[in-house]
Amino acid sequence: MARTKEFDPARALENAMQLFWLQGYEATSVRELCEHMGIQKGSLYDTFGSKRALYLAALERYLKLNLPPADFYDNLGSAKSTIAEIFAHKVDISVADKQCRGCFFVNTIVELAPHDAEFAAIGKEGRKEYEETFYRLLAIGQRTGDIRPERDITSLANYLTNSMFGLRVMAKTTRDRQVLEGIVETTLSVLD
Amino acid sequence: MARTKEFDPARALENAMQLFWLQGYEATSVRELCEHMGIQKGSLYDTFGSKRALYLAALERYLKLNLPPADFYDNLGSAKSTIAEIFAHKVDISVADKQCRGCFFVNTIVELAPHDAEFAAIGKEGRKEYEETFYRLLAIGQRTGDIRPERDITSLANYLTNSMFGLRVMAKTTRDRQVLEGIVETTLSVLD
DNA sequence: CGTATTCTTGACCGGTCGGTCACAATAGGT
DNA sequence: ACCTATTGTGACCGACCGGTCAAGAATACG
Repeated sequence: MARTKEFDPARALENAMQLFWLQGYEATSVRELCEHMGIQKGSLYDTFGSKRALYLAALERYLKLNLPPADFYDNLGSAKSTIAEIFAHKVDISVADKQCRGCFFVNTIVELAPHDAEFAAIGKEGRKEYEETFYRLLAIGQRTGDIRPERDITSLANYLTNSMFGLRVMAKTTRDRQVLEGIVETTLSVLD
Repeated sequence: MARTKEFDPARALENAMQLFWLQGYEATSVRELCEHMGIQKGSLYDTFGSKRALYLAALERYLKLNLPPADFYDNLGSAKSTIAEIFAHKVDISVADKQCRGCFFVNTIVELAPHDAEFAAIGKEGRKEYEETFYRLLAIGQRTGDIRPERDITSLANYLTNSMFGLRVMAKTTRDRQVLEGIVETTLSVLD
């Protein structure tokens, strides 16, 4: 056979994601990426194909890490408290992020969707997944009596997704925990 | 004296704004801008100074056109219905925008704030203005009995700003009026 | 140990970037 | 008509863009 790779592709992808997340697609050059990833151009193009493909791989990785895993809906407490935890977690992440990078997925939608059909499709798809997550939780809530049965949970799921998106933009202008927690508290009061 | 300008700078700025709005800062080249504005590079740099300065001018123009005018708070109906109108108007704009460009201000925050201090400051400032608009309306609402007096209107103003931001991201993934109106309806139910 | 195969390196590619500038064109003042 | 101040034009600048590739270095197998 032949030589083994000297770098860990997973770690390199992680580093690429971090830089894309901070700077966006267009503002990040391949040379900067190489520096951040600790590899040379040849290796980058050999392993990931192109700048665009690398970005797509980084985004896929981000979504994999941030969307709920398969066993998410087992063993949860009340639906309402689970939703509250999801939001509280996002607040924690936002406050901890000193660079105010927000959400890589939302950033992608905003920067690329309007003039790039493929990213527009990914945006639609991702939003649907967020909504489905909330929808399933709300459905469980209605089954267990957590959420009142007459509520339109499709509409509620859209509403929660909307608030989540807003929160991730908000996080780009403030890291004030009180502000963010206040928003979440008001948002969730709708579920009562 | 001397020659008069052959182009209307205001119209040129409008055209520049439209293109920046659609494509973002980094993805838009000076050559594209010249084409869209109907002028040459020399004129662009003479009149606006630089690509960056042109973007800032376009953003300022956008904010001037989209923030409420000075007499906004006179002669309004109930505070609650005014807030509802603001959101309804944004829904109309979102549905009408076939290119799903969203909000130029939100786009700027998301693309540029994390790695550019000046735009980060503009983002903070703009958010404050949005919040103040809602705060004043809510204060009027409390005075006229429209909003219950025990409500924390600072928190409510943050909440409404958050929903507004979310809505403008949402608009990049869907132009479905029912979805957007459902979100707004749920959002505003908090005010009851 | 030799060799086939893969990986790394960095020079290099054409093209485009944001920005400049000399010069031609056009206007008002006299 | 002439001068002068300003605008419009597009060739041009160095730098950088995303991407390629030939040659050298390193490995696993026979």
